[in-house]
Amino acid sequence: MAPTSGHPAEAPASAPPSGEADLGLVDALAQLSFAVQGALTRVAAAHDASIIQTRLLGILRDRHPTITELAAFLQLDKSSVTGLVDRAEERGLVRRVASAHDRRSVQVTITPAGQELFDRARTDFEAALAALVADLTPAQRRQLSAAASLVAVADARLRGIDILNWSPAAG
Amino acid sequence: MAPTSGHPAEAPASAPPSGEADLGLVDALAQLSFAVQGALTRVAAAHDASIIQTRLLGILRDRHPTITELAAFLQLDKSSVTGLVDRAEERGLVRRVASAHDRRSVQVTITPAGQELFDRARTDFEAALAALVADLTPAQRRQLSAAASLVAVADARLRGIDILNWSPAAG
DNA sequence: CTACTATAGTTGGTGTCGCCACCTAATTGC
DNA sequence: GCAATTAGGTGGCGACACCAACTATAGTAG
Repeated sequence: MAPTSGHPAEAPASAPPSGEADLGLVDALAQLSFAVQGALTRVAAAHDASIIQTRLLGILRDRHPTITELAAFLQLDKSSVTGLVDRAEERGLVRRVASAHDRRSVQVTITPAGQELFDRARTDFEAALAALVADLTPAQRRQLSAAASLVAVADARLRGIDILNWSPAAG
Repeated sequence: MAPTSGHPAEAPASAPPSGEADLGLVDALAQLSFAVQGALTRVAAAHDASIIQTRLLGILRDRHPTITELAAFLQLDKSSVTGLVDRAEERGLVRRVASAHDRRSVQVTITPAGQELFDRARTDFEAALAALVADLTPAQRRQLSAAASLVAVADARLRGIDILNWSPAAG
């Protein structure tokens, strides 16, 4: 179930006799995140990639951040990003470009092959997540999307990043 | 951003001029899942555990599934669960109990130490996730919880598991 | 009762991912 | 200039995940 129990007890104050059962915010969010991550993992694997690799490609689609910027955004150690980019570069998905202003720095860019992989995978991501929310009403889907967006934007902001207008390398 | 782009373009048909911006369902869900997983990872790490270890403990809180059942629920290979349980057992968090009916089979149970670790961690999970959704209105939180629950329950059902009444070992 | 088949779990090998501690090269700040 | 900082990479480690193969039970056919 979760890093949280998963059973209905203890969290929700009111337990509907049947039908709509709410797991409580903590379990619901945890379970949802596992479900989404599972879907993303499966889809990525079907394209011979990992979830973190495709995430990297998605970031690079319209940005060319440095290793440090990537580490900040992904919440990873710089050395983890080095390895991540190493493996992606070996597969020809991304490239390291020397920075013009700072000779220590590197800008990571996506290659056409990386673009293609990401585009193919994204189609399947859409299908997989659409299947996940198939039981929701259109209104619920809109609410979910809106709420999730708010949370994501706020979370990114906490880490000092404006998710909606993110151009670390451009700035 | 995501295994999805993360920029506002291309997905949402209508882009609000400012304020509330929706990332689109795919990006929103993906970003949300990363945010939640990140929070869970940090909290678990603060308790010297991993997200998957605490998830295991949460499952075992009121169940005593076999390795195969755990593998089905966690969507992992059986051998992955063997390793997971091995490490947890070495730390005294869980125990393997021989099954009464099937001498091949093992039932995994949580120890008092595992219980305590989970309970301590759960308090922090709640705080971390509460912080994540702090920007939402109470109504939005209720909607998010309800929608996430629906998705989680439906997803579990797809894998043949009733998340709300799960007793694999009992059945 | 004996084979054949299927199932439960483990083992061994491999690869990815994440961390930390440490290192070099370049850049900044006095 | 020269110390302190910063960008990135190395090396070593452990946790996780997979697969293929194996052991031991269990079930099923004859």
